[in-house]
Amino acid sequence: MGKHISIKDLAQIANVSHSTVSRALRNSPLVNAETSELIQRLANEHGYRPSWVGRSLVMRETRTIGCVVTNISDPFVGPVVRGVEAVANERNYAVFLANSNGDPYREMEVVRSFHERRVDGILVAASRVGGLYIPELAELEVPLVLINNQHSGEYAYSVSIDNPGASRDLMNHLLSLGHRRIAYIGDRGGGQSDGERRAGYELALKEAGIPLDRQLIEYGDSQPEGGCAAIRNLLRLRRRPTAVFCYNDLTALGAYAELRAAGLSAPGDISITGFDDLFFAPYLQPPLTTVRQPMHEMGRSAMTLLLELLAQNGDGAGELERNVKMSGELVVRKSTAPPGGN
Amino acid sequence: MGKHISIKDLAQIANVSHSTVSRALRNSPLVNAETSELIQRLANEHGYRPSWVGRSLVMRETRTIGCVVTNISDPFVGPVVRGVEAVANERNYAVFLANSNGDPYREMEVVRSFHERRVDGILVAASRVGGLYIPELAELEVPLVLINNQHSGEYAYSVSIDNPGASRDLMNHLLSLGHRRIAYIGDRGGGQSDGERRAGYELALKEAGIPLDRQLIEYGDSQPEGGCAAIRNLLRLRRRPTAVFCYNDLTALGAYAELRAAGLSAPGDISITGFDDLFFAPYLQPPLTTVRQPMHEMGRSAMTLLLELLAQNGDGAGELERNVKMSGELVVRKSTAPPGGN
DNA sequence: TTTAATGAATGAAACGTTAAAATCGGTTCT
DNA sequence: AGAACCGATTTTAACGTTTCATTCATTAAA
Repeated sequence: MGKHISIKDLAQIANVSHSTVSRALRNSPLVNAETSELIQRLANEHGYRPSWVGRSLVMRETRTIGCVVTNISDPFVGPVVRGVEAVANERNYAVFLANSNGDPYREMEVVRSFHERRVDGILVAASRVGGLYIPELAELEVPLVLINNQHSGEYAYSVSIDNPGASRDLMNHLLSLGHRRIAYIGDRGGGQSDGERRAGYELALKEAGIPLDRQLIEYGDSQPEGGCAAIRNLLRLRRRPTAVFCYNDLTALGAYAELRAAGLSAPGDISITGFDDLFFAPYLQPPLTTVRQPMHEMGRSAMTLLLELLAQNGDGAGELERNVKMSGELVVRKSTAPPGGN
Repeated sequence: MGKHISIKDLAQIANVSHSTVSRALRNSPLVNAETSELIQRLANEHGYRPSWVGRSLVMRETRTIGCVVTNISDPFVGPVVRGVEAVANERNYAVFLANSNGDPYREMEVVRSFHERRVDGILVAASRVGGLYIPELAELEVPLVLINNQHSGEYAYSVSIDNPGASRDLMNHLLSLGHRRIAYIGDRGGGQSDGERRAGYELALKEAGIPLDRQLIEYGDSQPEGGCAAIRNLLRLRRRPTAVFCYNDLTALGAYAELRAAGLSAPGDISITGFDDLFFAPYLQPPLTTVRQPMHEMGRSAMTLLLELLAQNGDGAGELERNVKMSGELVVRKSTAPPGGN
């Protein structure tokens, strides 16, 4: 902020009061047509741009929202934020972005910083905030929407994917191919998504009458690295799994590499599935069978929900859907095949 | 923005004037220790958070910067923004993020919107702004740093990668392996990076005494799709290239897939190189030889440069490096080998 | 002619903050 | 006794807006 021309400067130039300028610029009918035109022309000539900081103070809204993500360089997060930004932009909201790096403490710091900036609303992707922070969040009185929140809880609005359903679809696909020894590689970082996906995995096994084998459950870190390490353990088993359900595509990416390193390949030796359908999934060798998450759409929905929350402001009884569930779509590619198909 | 407790409310509660509160909160020595303590306690109890919008107005700085990117879901962009945000955060700046979608008009719209928000500085990644907008940018008087700007020009500060150098390193690697028919798949979207990489390609050929073969130059869109289409053309050639220099890793990703579709593989039939060293490069089959761009570091540098610009504010003659060049690092993996090595 | 109503513009207050200037009772110096 | 200074605080103004209340001509109605 430096030298910007203000409404008062314009007023002086046009020889009217600053309130007349204010009205003229917003096309108020309370100002004479000619005067209005003159002022508008002057404003253009001098490159006047209204200051949102001045405006915010009196209007009591900043037309700004804050968006907290774990890590913007995560290929899952990018598209979500893009969806958020798209809607925000359509409605003339500006978006503050901050990374929490998966640290709940940092996450709250960011939220506090957004609060100081007086954002109109806050969006949190993959929130780690546990019960600890809920009281503080509540007293903030800022509309809050969680995207794929990692702790279930009814204290806020949320948009998330139907993990149990998608998980079951994936398992049914594997089971119908004839797999009986199916492993699960989860995300150590935990969170709700892992819990739900694993629950779906276990439920599907149960329904198929297959006893749960503890040895077939490994944990990674939702990054390729973790996938490598996890599948390495699985390959050491005397009775190897014939299929591996990976927590997400990144885990699967690591699994792919490790599989090759062991001289094996998918789906011939082992079927592999991912979750997310990140951009690279169709280009892998073999193209990855996975569950498509409508990431962009999730971002859009979350922002739309937030806007609705903003609109119904004090009116309270708007009756908005508190927990929007979106469904994932099973995308069958070439990384899954009947067992022993080599 | 709704019901927030203000400095005046606190003043009333503590029975002092609002300016005393203001001072107390900033630990000014001009206020009595006990009073100060009392006020701080009260502030905490009531969850007081200073308003940056009020503060900005009088301080004439918002401690906010705007960051324009082409597309936040691009895996190259994420890490850059992450670097930006990391530094911003360390210094207590908040970051506005917006996507330009590669549209120069939209890019200027975003810049204007940032200007209305009175950001202290602006960062633009992969800027498309041509000569058309320079005058407007200049009169904005907001410090501006470009990251990998697509049009050369001296009107602003910039941080970018040493494309010619990296390009040459890559070519020398290929040449030293014995390749003589090397193709180039560029980025149709053009821009400076493509120009520089291609120039490096041509120069290396020239230095090696290899005549340029027009047929070996194809263009994609910097996405996997484009890589597919481009390499398809190359594979149709009666005399195929023995190596392909792809504009970036995404292009190489597409090339990989198409190569396999044709029943060929790298590096046996054709060596493939990428550029960027995106997260998936080491996990591909074969692991991709590429040039590592220090994306995170570029983001950090750009933000640091912007902060320096902000610090020297009016003082003018600070003599800062206007165009920071960072060098890429050749990362040799398994996608390159001597020709005919199959 | 006085009173009302209308159109167009101005003045003032408010939003939350900082900071310069002013106040004020109490020393201390000269 | 008066000036000068002290620490602690208050008053006031400013930042860029919006908006409510006011003013001031004109014109229309009584």
